Order: sequence, then C-alpha cells, then structure tokens
Amino acid sequence: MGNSIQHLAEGVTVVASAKTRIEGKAIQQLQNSFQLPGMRRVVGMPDLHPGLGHPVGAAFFSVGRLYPALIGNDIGCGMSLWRTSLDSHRLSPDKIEKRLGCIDDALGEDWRERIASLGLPETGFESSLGTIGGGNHFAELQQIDTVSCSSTLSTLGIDKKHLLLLVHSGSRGLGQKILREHLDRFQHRGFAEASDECADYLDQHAKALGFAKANRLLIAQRIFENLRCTGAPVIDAEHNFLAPAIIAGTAGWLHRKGAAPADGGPLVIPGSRGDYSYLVEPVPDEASLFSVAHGAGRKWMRGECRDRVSTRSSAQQLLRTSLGSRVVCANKHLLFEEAPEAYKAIESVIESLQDAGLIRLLARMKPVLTYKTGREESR
DNA sequence: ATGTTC
Repeated sequence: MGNSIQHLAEGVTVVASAKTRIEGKAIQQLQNSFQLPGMRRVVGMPDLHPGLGHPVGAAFFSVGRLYPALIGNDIGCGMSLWRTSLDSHRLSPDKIEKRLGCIDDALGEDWRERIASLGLPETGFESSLGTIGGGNHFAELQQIDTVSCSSTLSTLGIDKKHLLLLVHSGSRGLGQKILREHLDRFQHRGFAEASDECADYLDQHAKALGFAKANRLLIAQRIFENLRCTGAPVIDAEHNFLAPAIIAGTAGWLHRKGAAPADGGPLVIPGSRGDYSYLVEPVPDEASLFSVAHGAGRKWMRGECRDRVSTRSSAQQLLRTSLGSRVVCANKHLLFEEAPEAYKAIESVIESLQDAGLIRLLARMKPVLTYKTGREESR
C-alpha cells in the first residue's frame, strides 16, 4: 500500500504505480502549472497525459487566484451512467446498432418542449444539445461483468441483468467560447478571486456545467427513444470543473482537469472502447485533492495514431474489439485516434488508485457497443 | 476539445 504515491517536490504529487508509464512532458506540464501564482498544491492522476499547455488528468489547488486555462475548453465535461430497461442477457447487438441509427444531427422539433422544460439559459449553442461531439466523447452500452460489492450496486439500483449506458460528453461549443473569450482578455494570467472577471467567469462556468449535464441527459433520452426502452440515472459526474475547497485549513479553489471528484459518491472510470470500465467508490482524501483519475489516459498522441494503429489493424477490424464489442465510428480519423491501442490499459490506472487507497471497487463493466459518430467526415 | 474551413 502507498507505493503509488510519488511526491516529486513540495506540493507536487503523482498517483501512479511503477507500472503506470507517464510521459515526461506531462510531468513537466504539471510542474509548470505548480509555478502559477497562488498555486499551493497539484496532484497528477495515473491517467496524467500532456494537454495544451497544462496537463490532463490532474487536480490543482490555488488560493486567491483562479485559472480558467486549467479547466480547459470543455467546461463541465463528464460521465453519466444510466440503467436501461433492456435485459443484458437477451441482447442482440445487431438490433441495438440498427435501432440506434445516427444520432449526430441536432434534435428535431419534437424535442422542443422537453428541452424547454430543462430551463436552460439561452446560449446560442442549443443545436448542439443531444449530440455527443468529437474527440474522446462517446456513448457506450455496457453490461456488468464482475460484481465486487453487490450491496452498493443494489443501492444504486443496478445489477447484471441491466444493460447500462455510459455517456461521456460536455459543453461543446459553449465551453470553448467561454475559454476563448477569457484567454483573449487575460491570456494565462488567470484572475484574482475578488474581481468582476472572476464573478463573470464563475457565472459562465455554472452555465456550461448546466449545459453539459443537460446534454448528457438529452443524449441518453435520445438513445432510450431510439432503442425503444426507458432509462434511469445512476451517476452523473463532471471531470473538468472548478469548485471551492478547503485544503490544509485554507479556503481556495480546486481546478479539476480530467480528474473526477472523490467526495461525491460512486464514479465510473472508463477504459478505452476496447477495455473494461470500473464502477468505484472513491475515498475522499485531502492528499489527492479529493480527486481520482477520469479514465485510462492517452498513450499515443492523436497525430501519430493513424500510422501506429494501421500497421496492426485495418479500419474494418477496428469496428470490433478484443472484448467482442462493436464500434460505430464512420469517421476514419476518429476510428484510429480513439483505438484501444492509443490508450493505456485501464487496469494499471485502477491498480494505482487502489494501491494509493483512493478507491474501492464496486463492479467491472464490459462494452457492448461504443457509439462515436455515424458521419464519415466531421472534420 | 471545437457550428473550425484554404
């Protein structure tokens, strides 16, 4: 126990076992982020990887100043888990794929009332609601493969017979607009806690969180409608967001970028589309800034995936995974960029968190079908 | 990551 917690310097910690390889560039970015004025403590998770200036898979605690660039453009991005009324023991992947169809277009007129009932403020990005987006976003049907804690599962209202839906999406163009407008004005300097800029950003940030959560709900509802089933929410947790926190007795701001909160109940930590996902009970721990990993973490940069992946697998082969699941991804770029080989094995991430005493396993899920996009070209 | 666009 405890071998997975590495203190690199005063205030800079990485949670990763010896087996979990983390790129030097990501560590460098983490250390650079720690140098920001007011930054008190940073923690890299086992899925830490390089991002745009700042790393992904980390939590940052600052006092007196806030840094929107640390949250990134996809403010409010997160994972929501849903229980469907479909029986996982009697499923036909063919039928599911056919019924699901393409869910990339904006929701139609028949959704107007349901969207209005959510009471979202106007943002100008309404046409993105109910759509998954690109990058690492997905919707995945899963079934429970191994149960570690049946009592917690029953509290959550799920068991092996339920086909589950995991939705990973965020605030789409809205979060991007908020970050861009902020960076245009303040670059990477951030701002003081007691400032008009801060109040303005926090207001926009709250809108983006609401938009992203509504987006995951609408994606799920759309999928239930297409699959002709019903569904119920089990978990919804963001991994890109800002929250007030008290660390070591001092009030400040916790920035999470690709890090899930450990103080809000059970979480899903998903592997790549060809790997298992884990349902876990996080253990709140100040030393890890009340955070855990949000997924497997990239191993290969997007740009190098096409060459590296295509030497092993054809595009056709990538539509099926080694766990027997299928993949809906008509976009060739995404098909290669999001290949299971481009990600770390989820087991090493889970083992690192377990070894650090940060999670308790509840169940392991295996993918049935991962939906990315039905469109050939989204770029 | 992204209503991006020569």
